[in-house]
This record gives sequence, structure tokens and C-alpha cells, in this order.
Amino acid sequence: MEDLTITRLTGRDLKNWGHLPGPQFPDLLGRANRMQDDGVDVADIRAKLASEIPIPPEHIELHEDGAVTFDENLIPADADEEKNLLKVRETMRAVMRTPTVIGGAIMPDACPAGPIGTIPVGGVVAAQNAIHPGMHSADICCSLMLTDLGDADSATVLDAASKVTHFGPGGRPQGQRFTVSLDLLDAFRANPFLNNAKTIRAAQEQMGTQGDGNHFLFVGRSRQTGHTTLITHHGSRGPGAKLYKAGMEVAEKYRRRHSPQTLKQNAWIPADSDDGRAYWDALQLIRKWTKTNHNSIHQATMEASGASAGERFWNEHNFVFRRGDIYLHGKGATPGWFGFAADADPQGRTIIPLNMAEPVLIVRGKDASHALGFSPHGAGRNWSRTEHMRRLGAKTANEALIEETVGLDVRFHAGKVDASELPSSYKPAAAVSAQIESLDLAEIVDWIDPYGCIMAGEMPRFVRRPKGRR
DNA sequence: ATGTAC
Repeated sequence: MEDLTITRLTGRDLKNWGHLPGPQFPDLLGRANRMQDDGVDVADIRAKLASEIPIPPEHIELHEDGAVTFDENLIPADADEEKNLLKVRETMRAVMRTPTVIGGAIMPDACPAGPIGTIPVGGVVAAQNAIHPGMHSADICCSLMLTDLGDADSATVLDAASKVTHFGPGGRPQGQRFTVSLDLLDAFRANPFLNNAKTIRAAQEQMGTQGDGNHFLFVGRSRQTGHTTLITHHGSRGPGAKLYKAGMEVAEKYRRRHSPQTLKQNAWIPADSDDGRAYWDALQLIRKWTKTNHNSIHQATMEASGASAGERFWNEHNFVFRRGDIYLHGKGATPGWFGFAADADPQGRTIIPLNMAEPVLIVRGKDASHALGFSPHGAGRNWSRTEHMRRLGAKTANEALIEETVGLDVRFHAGKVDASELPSSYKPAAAVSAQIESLDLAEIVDWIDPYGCIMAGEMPRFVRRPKGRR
């Protein structure tokens, strides 16, 4: 005789049918049981609920190793540079496996940054319909701005700048803050990636600040015009760092769902999603804030020195640029095609610094296809900070500074010489200049010979407090 | 890069 006992449906049955546990699960099971109580056949119940089985997330596989290639625009000059190139190559090769990536390039100043598979400094990555927060660097919109100050006295300008600019961590003290447009702050509040109390506060407190590391304020003289020239280098400071973090978090959610094989640092936000559109908008707002940051320091320096401004232009070298549906990520790479930004120099000029003792190059990019349209952003480093200290040997940072910056007025805001910013810490400037031209990346149209500069200077190393104690 | 995870 047939057994007519019907076992009551459980969550296990639903899972066997393909349903997934979640907030909707109790209701789903309740409905299944009620149908069963009403005498509905189990097969019919299963069929009735089938439309509620979630569609599994689409998984996107990595590219085969070597399937997507990148262009090398780097001529190593010695064993150190050979070693550097090998490391850059290895990390770039891993980056190229990212599913969204369709191409890449390295610049003459390329050097590794972070674990294998992280876009190097001096790296460019092209992705289709994807924004990779980890590929525009944490210092979103790190950039340079130049103002022609005519016949202003260089010493007067540098002294004035020393008084008005701000280096080091954090923002300006109360009473010395620069104003930030209320419209810009409102726009921050309207963007889901920027509508954060700490981001807004940092945007207010850190306007008119330059941070640390390789950021600088440089005064020099143009070979073309003979004019005194002010150049600043910094990025989006705290607000940008916060945006970077928020972007990485959202990208990580997509990565886990759709491409867990992709390296964490190469996670992306689909550009055509709501998240993608909001993140793109947030990048443009951070860019606007950064431009204002440069402008405010130039303006304050001019007012304090009595100089009047001639032409002014700027360019970012850590950013994402859109050409068609391709998103070009530059991490330490200068965009070199005409009109890379609506507010770029109408003459197509961009700014490439080398080191504190060398002229800053003014170039016109050649939109070289073998460089994805980019040129380098500086001289690049061959060694880590510790390796550089080792190579200085018995020489103190102060002695090295005196030796390497004869005739220049170099000031460290925090007082101590930062050895990692000395000229000897960078690749030979001449080699980078030569490669810009020999590799046909850009035309050098002017040189701003150094008078002097201000940098953050060495700061005491940050040590985190032991966990659980204060 | 950032007062370096709240």
C-alpha cells in the first residue's frame, strides 16, 4: 500500500530547490506550509515558488596570464633599473589578468608600489566600463599647478609662500582656515560617497594644505619667458583619502560577488551602475576641491608677496579619465592628449617635476598610443627609502642636502631634512627627460629652473598605540 | 596618502 504520509516541508527542502536563506526565508517557508495544509501537491508548490529562486551572481573569470599585454616605455640604464623593471613587469602582468582590463602601459618613471598585482607608480591601466579605485591611487587627483608671476622677486615669493602654505598632517588651525564654497560642500553632501561628516570636515579644515611625502611648493624661472613661476604639487588630502576608502569598500562588494579571483586591490565598480555614476561624480567633485586647494595657495602667495598673476594651468597625474567607454587609470602618469579635461591648458601643456635641484619640465603630450596617451609624472625612484639611506652611507641627510642643492633655497616645513626627497633618491633626471623624447611621449616646451622649494620635511614616525590601551 | 581601522 502506498504511504500517504506527507512530510512537512522544511527550510532544507527549500534550499534543495535552490532557494537561499535570507530575510525573505520565513515568509517563503510559511507560504509553502500553508499551501501544503491546503492540500497542494509538493511538485506544484515547488513550481509556484520557483520564480523566487534568486539568480546566482554572474561570475567573471580572470584573463589568462599574458592574454592582455601592456606597453613598456622604460629603458633601464643599469642593474638597479633592470631589477626595478623586472618587478614592475611582474606586478603589471598580474594587473593585466583583471577581467575588466583591456590594456596597460608603463612610463619611464615606473616603480612598484604595494604587493604584486598592484598597479605600479608610473602605470596606466585601461578598463572597459569599470572604475578601479585602487588604480587611481589613494591620493586621488594628485596634481600640479603653475602660475606665471611675471617679474616678481623669487625670494619674496618663496618667503611669502612659506608663511601662507601648510605642510604636514591634518588641517589648518582654527582662525587660519581658508574658506570653502558652500555650493561645493552642498555638492559633497548630495553625493553618497562624500556625504560623510568626517569627509566634509576634512574638506573644510584642509583647504589650503599640501600634506607631506613628495608634495612641494616650488619657485623657479621659466627659460622661455624669464618669468618667476610658482608650482605646487599635492592631491586631495583627507577628503580624497576618505573617498578612496569608500570607493574600495563598494568595489570590494562587487568583487566578492562577481569576481572573487580578482585581487582585492584591483576590485572595480561597474561604471554603468548607480554606484559607478555616483563614484564618477564624486571623483569630479574631489578634483574640483583639489583644484581649489592649489588655487587658494597660489592666490594667498600672490597676495602675501604682492605679485600679480599671469597665466595659470594645472594637470592631475593620479586620476581616471574617460575616452569613449574606456576608463583610463593613471597612477603617477600625466595625461598627454588634447582636452583630457575641460579645464586643461588650452595650449595642451602639462607639468612634470623631476627633483628639487632640477628644472620642472613643461611638456606637450603626444597622445602616444604605445603609452595609452600618457607621459611620465616625474623622475621615479629606483630604491626604497631604507635603501637610499643605506646608500648615503655615513653622510647625514643634512650634509647630503647641502651637497645636492648648491645655490638653492630648500626649506623643510617641519624643520628636518627628508632624505627620501633629496635628488639622490630619484632616478637621474636627464635619463627621464631623454626617454620622454626618445620614446616620443611628449615634447618638452619649457624648463622652469629652480630657485627653491618648500617640502614637508621628515616627521616622527607614527606608532599605533597598543590595542586596548591608551 | 592619510593624524595611518572609531
